[in-house]
Amino acid sequence: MRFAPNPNGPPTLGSARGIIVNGEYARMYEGKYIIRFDDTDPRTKRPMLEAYEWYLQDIEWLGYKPDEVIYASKRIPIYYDYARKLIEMGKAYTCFCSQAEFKKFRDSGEECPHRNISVEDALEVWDRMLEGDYEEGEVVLRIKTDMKHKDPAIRDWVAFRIIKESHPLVGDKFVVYPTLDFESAIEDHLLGITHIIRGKDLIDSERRQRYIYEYFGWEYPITKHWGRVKIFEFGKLSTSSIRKDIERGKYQGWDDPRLPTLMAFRRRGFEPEAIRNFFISLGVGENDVSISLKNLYAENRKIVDAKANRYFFVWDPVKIEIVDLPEEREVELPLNPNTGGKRRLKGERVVYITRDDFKRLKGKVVRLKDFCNILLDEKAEFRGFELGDVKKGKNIIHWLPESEAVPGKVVGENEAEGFVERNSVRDVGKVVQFERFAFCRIESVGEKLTAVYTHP
RNA sequence: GCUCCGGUGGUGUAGCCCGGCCAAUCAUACGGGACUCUCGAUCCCGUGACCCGGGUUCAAAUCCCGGCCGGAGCACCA
Repeated sequence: MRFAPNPNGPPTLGSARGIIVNGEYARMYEGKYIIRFDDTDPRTKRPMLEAYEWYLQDIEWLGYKPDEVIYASKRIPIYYDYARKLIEMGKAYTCFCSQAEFKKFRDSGEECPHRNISVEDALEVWDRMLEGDYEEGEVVLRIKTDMKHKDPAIRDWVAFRIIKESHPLVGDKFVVYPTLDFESAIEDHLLGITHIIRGKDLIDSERRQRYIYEYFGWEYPITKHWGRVKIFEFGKLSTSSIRKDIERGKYQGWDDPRLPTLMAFRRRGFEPEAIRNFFISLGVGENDVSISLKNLYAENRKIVDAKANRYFFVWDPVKIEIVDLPEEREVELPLNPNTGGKRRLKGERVVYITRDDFKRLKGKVVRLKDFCNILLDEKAEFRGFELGDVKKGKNIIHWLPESEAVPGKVVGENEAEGFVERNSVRDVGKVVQFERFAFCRIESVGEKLTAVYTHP
């Protein structure tokens, strides 16, 4: 199995599908798993130097260990050799048609005048191409298929073109670059790929590449194509549009928690296991799916709910004073209902609660969870330490003592600012549940604690 | 327009190849109840689907034909 991305941006949730599905099959059948960077276009889909490493990191994060990592751009001479063989076999030719000119031939099903040049002439042109004697767009190498093929998309396709632009990885070493279809056709055979699973946008690739396989007498891998995935929560986000928005300052960077990049999900504290389960449940059907992130959230919640510690986070805080509190006492609360751990808070006279609760319950008797009952107002009246009947009204709210409230904020899909419980600073880097708010990953503690919103 | 592919509850998905065991699986969502000194967690219960029309057959989600709808490709992008 293989996963073959072009590292022209950071891996996204979409990339995860390719990583996971191929990785899982390789694991299931104890096959090899190869990562191949299809980075053969230094211009239109220009690779990002950092992205190579990003892919490798995220693949590892998702739980897969590639048996091999291949960089197509470093293996271009190999493709030249096969191109030469095809020319010698009369199965490829150098073509001087412009794109528009060739389109006419393709549409009408006629052969272009260059198609039948002699092998010797084609080889000479090819060598001069490699030497850099031609300009961009002047000449390309085409694979002979069938100009009468009922699908025009298959007719004599381009295998190599001239691009005079420095490549991020290999610099100015080459001026002639293979197209994806050619590079991938050769590599899949060389690497011994037996099964290809990828998006259906590449379905025509197979039909084109089969000609090469036939000419060389190779066996084409078994293929499977999945449909498009649309995630409700993310509109049409292309790498290039995100890049622009980052430059404009709309997003902080590639790991901005609002983005569908894997680094963003990692930053939000998602479990790789959840992402894996999410894509496995999607299957490899050929129909298009549009699915909500809620499904991913549900997967993640299953894992994270059991281990996340609980803390109070009072967003949009209101300060209240329990004027007649008979005594300040330390209270014990569950840290994690599953492990039975405990945490402590000081039950004191001055506490914070969220404005929503204040407005909603003002004038009523409410329970400060695990602490005491009060008649809610800015100057609240004490109504007892025992839970009693308040339970039935379900007016149990969270709170924070003034002395243990540290300023904090949550960023990401939902943003909020207020005070967080001091106890939570020990969970930096971990996902916690802010009670009655959401799961968040505590990212940093400084003057202010910053947490990234994970999901409800 | 040409070539190809697909259409199962709100959303995904299993079943379709090799017709009957499918009054259709599982998950999620939604509704109700229980539990809990948080909850969107947990536990029960429930709602809810084979695109339409023909045909073949004792029997069709499954096979055939037509229609409708959706998608992909038709680049010197990947």
